[in-house]
Amino acid sequence: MDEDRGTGLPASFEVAWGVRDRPTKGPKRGLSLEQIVRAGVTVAKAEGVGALSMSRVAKELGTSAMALYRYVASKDELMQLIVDEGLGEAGTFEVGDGGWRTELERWAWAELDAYRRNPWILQVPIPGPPVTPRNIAFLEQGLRCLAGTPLSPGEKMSVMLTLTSYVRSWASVSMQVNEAMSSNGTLVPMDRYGDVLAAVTTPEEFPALHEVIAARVFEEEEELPDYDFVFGIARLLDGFEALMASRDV
Amino acid sequence: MDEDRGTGLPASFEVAWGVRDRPTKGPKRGLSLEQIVRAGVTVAKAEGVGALSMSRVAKELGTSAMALYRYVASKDELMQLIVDEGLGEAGTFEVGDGGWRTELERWAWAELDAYRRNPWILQVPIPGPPVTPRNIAFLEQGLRCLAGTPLSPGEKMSVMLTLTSYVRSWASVSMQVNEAMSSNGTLVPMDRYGDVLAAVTTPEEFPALHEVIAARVFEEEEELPDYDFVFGIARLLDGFEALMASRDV
DNA sequence: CATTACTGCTTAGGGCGTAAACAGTACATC
DNA sequence: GATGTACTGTTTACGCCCTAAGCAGTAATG
Repeated sequence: MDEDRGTGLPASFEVAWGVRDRPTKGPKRGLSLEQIVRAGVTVAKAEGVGALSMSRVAKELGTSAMALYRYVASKDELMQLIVDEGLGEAGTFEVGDGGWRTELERWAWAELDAYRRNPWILQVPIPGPPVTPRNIAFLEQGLRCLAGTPLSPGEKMSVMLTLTSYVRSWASVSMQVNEAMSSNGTLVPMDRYGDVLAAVTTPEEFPALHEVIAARVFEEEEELPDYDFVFGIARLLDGFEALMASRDV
Repeated sequence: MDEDRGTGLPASFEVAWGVRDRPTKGPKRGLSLEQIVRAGVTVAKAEGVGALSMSRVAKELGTSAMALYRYVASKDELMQLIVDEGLGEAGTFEVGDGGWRTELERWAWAELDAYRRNPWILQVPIPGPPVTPRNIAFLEQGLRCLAGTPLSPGEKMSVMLTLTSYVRSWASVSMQVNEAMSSNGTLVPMDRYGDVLAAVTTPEEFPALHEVIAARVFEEEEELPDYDFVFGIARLLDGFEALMASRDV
């Protein structure tokens, strides 16, 4: 279960990538990494990421918690794999031939869609640069959107970085707002948010805030409109476009 | 330690806001909420957010873990207050009179600066809309940047949302990259990242990715340049500007 | 058949958050 | 000043968590 010199990745990740042949000796395995990971996704979907524990996942499979450690070196490893599986669940994105701009926008939408289907993903902290299969496959697709453009490889990566992190953070914010509106699990339900802020601040010290409160912005019953998302994406794409224009005069 | 009908917030938050008078009865308190929160920040800075536990914070203050529960209802509450304190540490941002665009850019920089000084903040999950003092004070400053603009209150909030989430996500990404480059704590150090990806994918299936790998993009020794940050911010500001233009024809 | 590598399991240890019960303290009231 | 009362910090205890260690069973290898 430790690192394999070959790739530098944990063994479980190699299995997930399909690189690594099962040892031939001992008894047949009662489980598979994929089963375990999928069980984890099931638990996360049903009970939230907070309920994800080794014992909980094991219970889902009818085995003991320690059995999982024959497939995964630590809980953190398993978590990463679970997130990767959840991300991939949204269906595989395939680049079309609509030009980089429309394709890249589709790509951003695909990521948002994945978060919408599995919002719990957003609660799992990212430990570092992506190394899991679905994640990298998605990156590949994004890079392909930029194939015909005059950007340097480094610039392409910057574009990917900027775009995914925008999507992720927007998804995260909109998820929180939605939760606050359904008022389960949040400290302050959305329809009371304005009152709370008003109770704790003064119009003298917080004039700009009170202006917003007075306009009852927080009492609207709508979710964050997709328009805001598209708007931000479009602005970023504008920026990329300008960058390209400066490259291939 | 429960909710006070007055504000709808937990008692500890009310104390943090300065709204709530100490009960006059019992023995003098040996601690203060501020002390506790600051001790938490100290621990987080020194040993990371993972080391933050009730006992650890208590030890820092020379008391028992349970003593903290006289000031805070749960660990989650304390965490939020610790994050708020860490955010405020960056120094208070004050709006100047440089026009909304330059002021808003300064505002974004101030947030980034706060994350740079206390990167651990980025690892604490956000439980919902902000309700803590420094956070709201910072929001107030941001709203003031937009004071003279023709945006509606709702639009102003959207701008705030878009901008902060961009800053946060960019900070988060750049922090991860930096960590991966110093290669402590990360699964895959940055200078091996390209090799790892190459070992686990094929150029046939991942052509676009291999192009980036071949360009040795991941082996550069530089951190993400501030230029990329400014660039993204500028694009978003462009977008806001266009929105304003459409409002006050 | 004996060896060997691998399986899943049970047990146990240390850490966590926090509920409950307790002895001591300082103000409010008499 | 005595008493009651509300509040203090502490100790103890429970349940949950991750996971190291040791164990009996299994299937391929020699």
